[in-house]
Amino acid sequence: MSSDVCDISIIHQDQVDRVAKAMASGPPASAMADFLKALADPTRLKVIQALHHAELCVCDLTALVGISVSGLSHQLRYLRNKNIVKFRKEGKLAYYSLTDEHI
Amino acid sequence: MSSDVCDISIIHQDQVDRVAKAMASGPPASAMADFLKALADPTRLKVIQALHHAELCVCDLTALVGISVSGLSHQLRYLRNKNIVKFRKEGKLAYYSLTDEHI
DNA sequence: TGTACATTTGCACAATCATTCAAATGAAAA
DNA sequence: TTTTCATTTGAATGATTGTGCAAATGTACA
Repeated sequence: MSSDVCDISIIHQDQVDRVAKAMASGPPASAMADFLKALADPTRLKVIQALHHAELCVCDLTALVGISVSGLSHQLRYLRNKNIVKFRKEGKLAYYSLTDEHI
Repeated sequence: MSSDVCDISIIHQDQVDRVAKAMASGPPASAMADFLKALADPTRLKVIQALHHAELCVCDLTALVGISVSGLSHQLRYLRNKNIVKFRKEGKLAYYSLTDEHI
């Protein structure tokens, strides 16, 4: 009722095979986890929630999120690189909004 | 067109107030982020995906996730503490399953 | 031109975290 | 009882990360 693979004994080979096949057919867990990581932080989540309600400049976001301006800017770059938010520049101000509204 | 609060100048007071109110009515971002953190890791996400298909013992999960037994056990405890998975003991084996199937 | 201001960036640091190794626990089989 | 095996736990570690400070960038206004 068990076989050896790489020093670990698989107790229920049939189930493992079935589940492994099912998992392989879906999207890779690493990519999903990477995306979820963008949401799994209070600051970034607040930014996303706020932008869900309105297009906002960095200064406004600072007040809503409760963090230093530079700290926020770092997180905005992070979200930009993941294509979760986009921004538009108007004079001295940068207005941020969600790339995809349904999140 | 601006006022000072804690050394940060709020450019669009009206928008900030409106969004702040909207955000306050929803669930706290910190709690949501904390829950999302449980999913934002390849190992834990694989565990959850696997358990979505079947109830599995630690040994089986090890084969599916590709991690050491003790490493997996640590993550299982993490998920247990967050009430995302539950387990049932049968002899020497521990069978894990999802607490709430719809994730 | 120079000043003022919003935003970004580089650096540094403290804290968190995912992982492994070795030892401990607990339960069945010999 | 002793042995075997699945699982858990504790300690240690390397890596990642969220944040603030200070300096740089860029734009508008005097």
